[in-house]
Amino acid sequence: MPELPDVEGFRRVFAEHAVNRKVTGVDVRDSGVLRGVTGRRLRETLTGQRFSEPRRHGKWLLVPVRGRDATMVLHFGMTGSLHWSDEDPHPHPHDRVIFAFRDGELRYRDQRKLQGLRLAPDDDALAGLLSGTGPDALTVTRKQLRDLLPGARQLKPALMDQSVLSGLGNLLSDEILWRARLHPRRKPRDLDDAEFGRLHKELRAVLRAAIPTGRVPPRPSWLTGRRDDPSGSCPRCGTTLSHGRVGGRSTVWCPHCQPG
DNA sequence: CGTATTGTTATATA
DNA sequence: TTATATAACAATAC
Repeated sequence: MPELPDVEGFRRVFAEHAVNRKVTGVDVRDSGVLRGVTGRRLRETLTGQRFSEPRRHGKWLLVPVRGRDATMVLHFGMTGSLHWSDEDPHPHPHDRVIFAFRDGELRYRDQRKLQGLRLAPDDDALAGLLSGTGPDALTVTRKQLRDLLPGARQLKPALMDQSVLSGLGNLLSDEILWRARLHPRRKPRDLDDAEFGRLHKELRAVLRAAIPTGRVPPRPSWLTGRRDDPSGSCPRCGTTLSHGRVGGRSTVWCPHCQPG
């Protein structure tokens, strides 16, 4: 699930509850989510310290450790999430790492463990971790977008390529292309100015609309609200939606609004 | 048993 | 060399 709006939601959870408060303990319940860091080192780096304001780049959540050079780096894969609890003493079975504070705890939850939690010891290491990622999708300009998209490739896989643009996943990409009326297999180099304008405009509009809810909202007026129905129809024109695979991912589009 | 899954990466194939 | 496809990762759900 986690795409840019979801991670933005997790950033808010972190900022609201866990920033500037002393970490009283780190409970690694499943070390399978630790990437390049041991539970011991994570505990030693964090315990007794405080987190600074978290930042987000694409689907990465970056949380500096105050008073140290280190930054904790979280990625949520397909099934990760972040939860604050100040009442429920029972962790969820998929809570893999729990950060304890005096008045509650922050739980890194992830069913599938496809990604996980890293610790960049300094800013150089942090830059290295993010060196392969393109600009954040939320702030990319229209000109940047046009310059970045590799011309020969299919539009949807190009949008989802994190080294091109950081933050878009499968659902967001389909939603954006549907609203921009562009077929997912179009070649970026074939788009005219008006089409590029629509792509950029709808990219921003979908992100801005999705961020307050912290997810791609499955509203009936959105493509995302209809994609799970095999016989679902286009919210705009009523045509039966097409289902297929593009770039190896399940893809939904309207054959009328998004002609090939 | 089989199928599928919102992310990423390595490897294979054309 | 380039673009695309596939498998793998892990843990489910149908």
